[in-house]
Amino acid sequence: MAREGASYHHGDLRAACLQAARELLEEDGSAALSLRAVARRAGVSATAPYRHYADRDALVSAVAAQGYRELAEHLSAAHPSPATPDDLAAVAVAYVRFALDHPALFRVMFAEPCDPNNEERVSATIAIWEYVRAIVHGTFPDADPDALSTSIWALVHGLAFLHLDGKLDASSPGVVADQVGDAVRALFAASPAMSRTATTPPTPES
Amino acid sequence: MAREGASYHHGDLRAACLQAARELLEEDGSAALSLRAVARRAGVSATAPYRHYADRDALVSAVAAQGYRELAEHLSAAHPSPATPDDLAAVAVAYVRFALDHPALFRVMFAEPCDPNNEERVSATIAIWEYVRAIVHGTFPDADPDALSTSIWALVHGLAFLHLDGKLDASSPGVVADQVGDAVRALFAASPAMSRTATTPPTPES
DNA sequence: TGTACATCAGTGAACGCGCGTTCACTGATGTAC
DNA sequence: TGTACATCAGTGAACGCGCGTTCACTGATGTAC
Repeated sequence: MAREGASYHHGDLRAACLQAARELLEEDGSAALSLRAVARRAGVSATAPYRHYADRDALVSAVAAQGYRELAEHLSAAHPSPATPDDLAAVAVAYVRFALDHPALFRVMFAEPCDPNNEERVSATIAIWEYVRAIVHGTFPDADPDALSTSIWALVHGLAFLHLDGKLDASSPGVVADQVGDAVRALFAASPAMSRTATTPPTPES
Repeated sequence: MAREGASYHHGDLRAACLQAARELLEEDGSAALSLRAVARRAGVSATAPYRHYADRDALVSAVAAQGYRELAEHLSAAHPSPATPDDLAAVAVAYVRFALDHPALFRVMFAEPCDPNNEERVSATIAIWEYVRAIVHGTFPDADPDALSTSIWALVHGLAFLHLDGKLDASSPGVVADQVGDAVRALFAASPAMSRTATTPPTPES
């Protein structure tokens, strides 16, 4: 067992619980996360986690917060500093990929009724939002950053969930990447219009 | 008690369970739906529902399927036959409104790992998808209906979830409607491009 | 119309389960002198 | 360096809970003659 940063008996049970929770989520995404299962997986008595987490909710929030941080890293890895619509599309694809690669974690992050007061969780969410806003603004400096960020985040988030729920074809990474890329690029094609006060959509009469 | 279509003892326990489940979801969205709680609410013994549902999963699927049908009705009500981008935007707003008005039901419909083999559930999902596709095609006959439908559904679905999770300002119906309307209209502004084989997004150099 | 029977919706006791959480404890680690 | 003590991470028994599901049953409803 790694002993880096070991403190008392276990070494670092706080981190070990997080790790165990993650493993359980990766293995059986359909089961709810239970404190006892996490303790069992960490090789520790059922009550040991209470030394590090006030209750089950605190553990779940910590898992979610870690998920947000990893998602942020994953997006950065897809493109360190997006500057073109294609760069942004790559980041969008990475977002959906993350959801499909960690479906149970993603559900914990977004689909569970959450404790809105958990600081770690809230700040991790805000960080993601700021990040999206920043790269959108960097790519489309003339657009209203809030409006465009909202649209792109929602679009990508929706694609992630619909793929996750089997409502769209997610049979291969390539198919998913194409769908996401197309949808995002279509949205960007309209982005300059978002900086104007009145949007006049073309009305194709058939 | 209504007696329409009454069969044996209870009258129509199948429907009463559905009704009870719905009430529980509206009252406490954070708790998981349990068969026993549904039976209790329906005023019937814990095992009575087994006469009408094979197991808990069957009940949950039935609830989800009913949700899909109600969502479809709600969308139709927002605009019976959308023909312009603004009409479509109104339908989009109705979608998000439905999610916010029935958060727990919406989560059961979309955010729970679901049984992909439940026929009622699957066909209700397909019906929604066909509906979206049809109204999109009716409004934008020149666009690729699959691509545009996917984008709009994802965008709207994402907006619904982000609002539901408190990631966007959902403080008043008006604010939500504006956000949704703006995002959707922005997407539509680009829609004719989707029928072309190659999309060349404008690249604003700052 | 009246009786005998079959059907089957709903009952209630019981099962075994895993859960979150409490509590008094034990024993390893760290600290003061 | 060695001993005495304080700290506190982890233990294990115990609690009460609600859950899904089974089973043999009962009793109301519907049907055949």
